[in-house]
Amino acid sequence: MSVGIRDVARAAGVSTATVSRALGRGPVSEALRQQVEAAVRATGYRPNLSARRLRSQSTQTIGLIVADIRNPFFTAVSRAVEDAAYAAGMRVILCNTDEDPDREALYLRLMEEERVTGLIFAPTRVTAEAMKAGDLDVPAVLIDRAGPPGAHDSVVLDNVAAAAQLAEHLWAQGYRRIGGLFGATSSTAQERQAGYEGALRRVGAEPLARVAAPNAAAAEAILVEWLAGDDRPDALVLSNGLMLMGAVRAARRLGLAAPGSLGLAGFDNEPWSDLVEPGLTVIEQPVAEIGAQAMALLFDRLKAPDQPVRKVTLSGRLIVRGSSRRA
Amino acid sequence: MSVGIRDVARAAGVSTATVSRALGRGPVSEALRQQVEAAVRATGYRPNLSARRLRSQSTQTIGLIVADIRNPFFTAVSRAVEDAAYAAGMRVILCNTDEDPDREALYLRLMEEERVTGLIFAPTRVTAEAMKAGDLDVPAVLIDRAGPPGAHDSVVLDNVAAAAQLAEHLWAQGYRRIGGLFGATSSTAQERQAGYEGALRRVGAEPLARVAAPNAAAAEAILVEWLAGDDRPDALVLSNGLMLMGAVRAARRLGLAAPGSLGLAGFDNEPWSDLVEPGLTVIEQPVAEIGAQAMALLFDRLKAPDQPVRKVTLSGRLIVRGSSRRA
DNA sequence: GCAACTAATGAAAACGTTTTCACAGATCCT
DNA sequence: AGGATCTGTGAAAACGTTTTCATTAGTTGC
Repeated sequence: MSVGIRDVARAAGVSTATVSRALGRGPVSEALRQQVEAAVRATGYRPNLSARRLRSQSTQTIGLIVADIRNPFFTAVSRAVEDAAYAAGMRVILCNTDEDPDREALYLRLMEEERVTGLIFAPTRVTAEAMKAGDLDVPAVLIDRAGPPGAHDSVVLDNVAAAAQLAEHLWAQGYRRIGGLFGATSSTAQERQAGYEGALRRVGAEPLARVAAPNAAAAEAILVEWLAGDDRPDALVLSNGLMLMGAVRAARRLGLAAPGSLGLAGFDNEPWSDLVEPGLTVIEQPVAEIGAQAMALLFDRLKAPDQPVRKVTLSGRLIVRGSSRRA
Repeated sequence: MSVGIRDVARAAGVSTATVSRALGRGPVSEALRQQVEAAVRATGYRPNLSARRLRSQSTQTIGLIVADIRNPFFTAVSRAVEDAAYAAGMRVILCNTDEDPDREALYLRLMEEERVTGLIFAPTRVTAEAMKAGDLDVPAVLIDRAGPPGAHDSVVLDNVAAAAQLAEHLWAQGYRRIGGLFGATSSTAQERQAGYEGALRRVGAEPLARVAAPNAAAAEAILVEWLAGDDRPDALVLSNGLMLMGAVRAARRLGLAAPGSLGLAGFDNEPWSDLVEPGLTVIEQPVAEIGAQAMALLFDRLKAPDQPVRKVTLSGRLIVRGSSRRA
């Protein structure tokens, strides 16, 4: 049927061991290496990776578990992870959990069965809080959302500082009733809320925070109601790119699109953030860097499994555009 | 070390064959099945998927090869593919080619080595044209871009009709010098160009088509030059979402943002398409349907390998917004 | 010149499953 | 009642590699 290493060995007049060594990095004489390579070409041999993985006990595969690849933040991070993985001769298996802890548990088990070499995981708050050191029997790096300190390597944004920066910026623009809408499922959203509240208290303002599912539709629904009420804020901090989009929609539905009528500032700079009039003021996350750093941490951990747990905190960059300007 | 099926067998007091059957779908008495399940729980056994794949000669893995997961079209399609795959107990390996034929060849070989059960592939024009029936030894479905008729199953948009619809719409709005900018690497872009040119000729207008790399930066650069010249068009058809974004940028840079000063119509409806003032007129592709149909074709092909090649053509839907309105 | 090492190679074991094969016992048909 | 057919089970082979182990030939050191 399919051509295997035995066929190559026969064609080259050597043993299977020699073929294996010639294709990998064993000690093989130059002459035989040539013969083997010729035989490989002649037979059209393709190594069977399942067999290789079984025997070598190394899958060269990394698992990537995120909430939803359609969230532009995860899209960008995953691309960076994949680039790093393929550059290192590894493959990536991607799973979407939709922020559902049950699916997280399911996929974690699947990753164990895959015997993945390493895992990159953006857990919900529920799952993250339950995670202990040595919990997973796979080396793991948490991204975007860290668990309890010391449990796992992680790479996160300085969410407190970033959210504070947004709130302070809106305050400096002259807004005085600055509301905030934050995601319900991630530790990241909690940290952003804390940063927002701290900044407002520091300037003597009252925080007005609400919580919603971290998607555009939920944010829009809540905000349409909130912004129509008497206690409506004159500016908003949004906890991620999807919720910021929901806020823009809500503002337009209520006729609050004019600059200054509702200040908006949020997270995630996207290719279209400057095209939405009058431009969205956002914290830009270093998405490529997050993915690359996660892979770097993972590789370090594989090399030195017992080194102390590391947490890499990256800073966001405030990009001021028209949505936070005051009339 | 790690617990294997032998350990489970010993704990349950049965043979490994019985454990395998109890976990799969072999004929096992209810009593033994219970014992095995208890033993699995007691030992914390996780089947080794590499071993399973090797022995069963079935990887339950599908390969997904696209240009760039950050292109929102591919993001959405890939999510649909993954949902269908995991629902069927399969895994997905994703590869980004960046429209590079060399990387396409590399990843195709990789997929063969993985012994993927099936392949979903969006090839560049170069690669697609070179593909023959029986070329790949893996069942494959081409998406977005089809190869030579009869070579492989495929699911594509009716690009000719969709592009014609855009051109006709702009004509009906009163635009008379309707330009077009199309991608250079995909058969899809060629078909869209043909549809655009056909529609214009039908109404007696002269097509003004140009070609560029299918990304926002390249489109913007070309258009800034084109729109500044004497022969500038008064409306544009753009060949995909990224190029449409480039067109919006170019128009703004040249002060052509006012409604009616430059009509714009393109492909790919995205969550923010209505937020970019005055709203982008686009052909919406049924992205989820494309992914789901591709998986359906693939499963059918796996069940009946010798059935005739099928091509599923889906229709786009014109969404008219402000960008194509005339002053 | 001979022991001791080194390098290259092949035979065979090993990786952890599923599947084949054989067999024992139960059930069925005339 | 006696073969034929089914059902559940275990022993062992098989999947296609890599790796261990032994062996040979070649080199070095004294």
